[in-house]
Amino acid sequence: MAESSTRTVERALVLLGVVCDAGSLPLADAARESGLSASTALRLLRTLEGTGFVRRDADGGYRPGLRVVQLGAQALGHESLVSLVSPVLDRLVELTGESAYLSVPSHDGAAVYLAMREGTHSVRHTSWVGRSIPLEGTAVGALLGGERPEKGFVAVRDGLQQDVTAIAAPITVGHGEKARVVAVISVIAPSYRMTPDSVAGIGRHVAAEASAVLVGPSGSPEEPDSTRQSDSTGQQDNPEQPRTPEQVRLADTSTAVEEDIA
Amino acid sequence: MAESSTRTVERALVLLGVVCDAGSLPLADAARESGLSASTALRLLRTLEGTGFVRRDADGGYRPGLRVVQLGAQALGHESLVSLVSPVLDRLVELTGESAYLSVPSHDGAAVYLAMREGTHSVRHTSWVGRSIPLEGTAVGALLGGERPEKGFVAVRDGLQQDVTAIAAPITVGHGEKARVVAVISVIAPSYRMTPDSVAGIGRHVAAEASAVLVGPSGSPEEPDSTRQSDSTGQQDNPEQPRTPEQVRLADTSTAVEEDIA
DNA sequence: AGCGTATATTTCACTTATTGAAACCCGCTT
DNA sequence: AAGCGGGTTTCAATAAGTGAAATATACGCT
Repeated sequence: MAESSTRTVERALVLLGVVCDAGSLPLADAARESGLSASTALRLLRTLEGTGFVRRDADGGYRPGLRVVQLGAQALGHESLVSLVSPVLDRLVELTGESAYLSVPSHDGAAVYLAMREGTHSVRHTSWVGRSIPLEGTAVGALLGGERPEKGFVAVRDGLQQDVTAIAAPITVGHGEKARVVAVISVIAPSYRMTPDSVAGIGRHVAAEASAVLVGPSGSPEEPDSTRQSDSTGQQDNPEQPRTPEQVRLADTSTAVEEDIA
Repeated sequence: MAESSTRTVERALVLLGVVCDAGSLPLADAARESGLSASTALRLLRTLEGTGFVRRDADGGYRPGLRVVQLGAQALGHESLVSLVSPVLDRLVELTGESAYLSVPSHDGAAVYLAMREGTHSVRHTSWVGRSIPLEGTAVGALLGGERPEKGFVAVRDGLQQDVTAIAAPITVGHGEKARVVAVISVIAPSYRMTPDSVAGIGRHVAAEASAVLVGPSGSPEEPDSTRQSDSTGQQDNPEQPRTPEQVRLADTSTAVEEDIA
């Protein structure tokens, strides 16, 4: 009851994770890293291959398949928080010039960036959607851990990363004692640019934006999920994009010609 | 031997696909759509849940988990084609004002958008990364099916979608008869804007860009270099083992580009 | 309320399907 | 040649997954 685990599936998923982490690796490594016998790993990788979750390259190595990309993009498209927060991130970048992120708690006790906008300064912080970040010693972690800062935001200088300052505020659902932090919005900037004043200024903006996300223009808070079926204009970005400034395109419903069909 | 399938794993993956497609659905629907008994579906969904591949929302429905987003982003990051083609897509958008896409064949006999750039016209075509597109009646499909157009590009008006014209060119590897199409670059625009002349003009550009991708401006494929500011370090992704400091991403372009799925 | 339907969850006997050691088959290096 | 390391196949043991049925729960409907 408590633990209904299908060993086979679990193993296959671990294997998938290993392959995605590595980008490409031979069977032997995959088996070793996931603690499986070669024959078992081979069998599982083959079924993963048959379903498009992994594929093989010329050297025989295993690499992530397209199905992974596909499902990832779909999943991100269904994250309504992303579309809710997109304009907020845009605004923060505009106001501060620094990079802005949306993160949510992950299942393994860490957090994951779900959306991001790059800052406009030529020296700016850069990360990518899907990146996972620890909770210890980070502004995001503090908030997800339940911290409820006086002024509505937390600033951490040189926490996870040297020379980088993170300023974060929680998106909460519920009121009073029962409030729960469902996500965190943060602005991350090079520390050398952050004076106490600028931190305070950015903090005010972040806190204000974060607290307004679920309230909406009219006032009453709404549940964050509200997964509308249909095909919201999904978006997905490329984690590494040296040249192009804007990475995540937001759901621009304005006058785009259309989409759907499958 | 020929088909080594791990039924359990296959079922779980189907289930994962169903959940990602739906965005959110109750157990009963998931079971029905994947042709499983309720108890089996429940068991499998639970293990998917335990590993973060799905999660449950307040209504008890199942929805894609963060692990999916995470792996998807990672996988996309390892796709060297994406980084090679990114500047090309930028250029096409700049030249034509229309949306530009990179697609590759998928394992199930369709194609998937791996990257895209939105056009600049206020009325423009919009799709998303991860979207899968059929081969029949599409420009992309024709090229992946082996068609080798005279002028280097294929244009299809009102194919998959009404009022939309697609202009596509193949990225091939190998020469002469042994050339294989590994990906397709396409520009997609509202048909009303497409005169024979503009189609020809865009086609020329697309064909030129596509044929140059794997050749590179100076002969060998080069990566747009990684002048990423700050770090983005602190790769504390998983409490597992030391991971590569700066993610190798772009390192494997030359060899990795050589193949696609099976 | 009372009834009916539909879903969520648990149990459990039946085996089927997964497992890993060992054997085998490469291509390499010593 | 012999040795070595990775990939692949075989195969018997048995661990592990399966689904029907029972139970619990939740939601309309008259």
